[in-house]
Amino acid sequence: MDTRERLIETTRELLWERGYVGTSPKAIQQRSGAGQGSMYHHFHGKPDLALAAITRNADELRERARTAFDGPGTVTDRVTAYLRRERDALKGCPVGRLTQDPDVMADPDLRRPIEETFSWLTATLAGLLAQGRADGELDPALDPQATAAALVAVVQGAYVLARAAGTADLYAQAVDGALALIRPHRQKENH
Amino acid sequence: MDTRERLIETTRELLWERGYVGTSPKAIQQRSGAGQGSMYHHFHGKPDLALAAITRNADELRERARTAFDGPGTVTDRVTAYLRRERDALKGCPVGRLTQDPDVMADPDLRRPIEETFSWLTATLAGLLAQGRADGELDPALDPQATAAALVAVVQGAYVLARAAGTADLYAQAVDGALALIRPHRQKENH
DNA sequence: GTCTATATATGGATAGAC
DNA sequence: GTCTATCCATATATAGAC
Repeated sequence: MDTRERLIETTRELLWERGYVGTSPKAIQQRSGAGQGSMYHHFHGKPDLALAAITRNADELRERARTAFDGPGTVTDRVTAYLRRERDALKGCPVGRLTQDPDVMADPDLRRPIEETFSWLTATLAGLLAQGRADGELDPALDPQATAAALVAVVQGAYVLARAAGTADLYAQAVDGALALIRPHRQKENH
Repeated sequence: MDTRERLIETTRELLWERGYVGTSPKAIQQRSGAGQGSMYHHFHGKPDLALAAITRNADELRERARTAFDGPGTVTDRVTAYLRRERDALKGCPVGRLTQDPDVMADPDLRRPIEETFSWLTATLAGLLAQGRADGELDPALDPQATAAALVAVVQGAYVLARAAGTADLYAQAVDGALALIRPHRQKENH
């Protein structure tokens, strides 16, 4: 891996662990093993490097979500796969955590990938839920857009609960609680 | 309001807006109008002052949640009141946002109020849901603890969606999506 | 209690040699 | 492409006068 690549990967990690405000150029240089001069040769400065790292984090999140959404099984199966996907619950979401970062939100360039990620995510999930409803698998009264927003929110919030409690169990609990609510309620159906 | 009080209130605001890592003693002094010497007279340093501010944020959150939970109406009404309570969705949760702050999570004293707030919140909400289930108002199959975790997570995640999108509408959408899922499904009941 | 002076380290970057 | 030197502002205090 060349220096430029190492700088991006290191910045991805540090943004995930400490956010943008909490990540200094010096910390990036030390962890990546790149010198001061190298960093400023490859990137114009902290925002420029951060943009590369954020974009990559966003792309990867999208790719992994797509894998779950396009997986096998019913709509419920695929939504379940997405919510239960292997996650490092205590580390939080590398994209979602940046919404708390004042300097990221204040910079339109840095902010754009975050905004696009969540709008793509809810829209895609809404499409999937609409399909499940059309197939008769899900409650006909279910609002795909609002439910998708609720499910994406549950994932983001589940990270918060897990971090607050210091255990990944809370992530699983919140997600399972949500899944139980959308799963077909067999005991209530008329048969 | 005396100087000490102004320091705490100003720190509350800044922690909410910029987090712990993003808040400097100098910024606190300038916004509160207190001098360097005053701040270090009243508090031992940034962590000490932050602890006072975080504790107060946590106490206030708890108080407001209690008001909604103890309000009038059915369990569903009270949960709805809690989720829809007047909130500045774009500012986020003053307590939840601190879970993203590495220096807060690394300090057991600063972290404790966050942890206690969320454990109290989910436990209290779980109690309320259990009561609704016992009263026959909610689905008997509903798991109070997991559902409570899911609902608290929805609130935290709804802030993330709202901030990512730049509009409070997303908060309302996520919360409404969740409420629709727990509300009694009349069209499915056998009458 | 509040003010000013002072101190060390870090943040974030530029300049120019190699 | 990488390294070292240098730069100014800020972060986070402590000391001591008033």
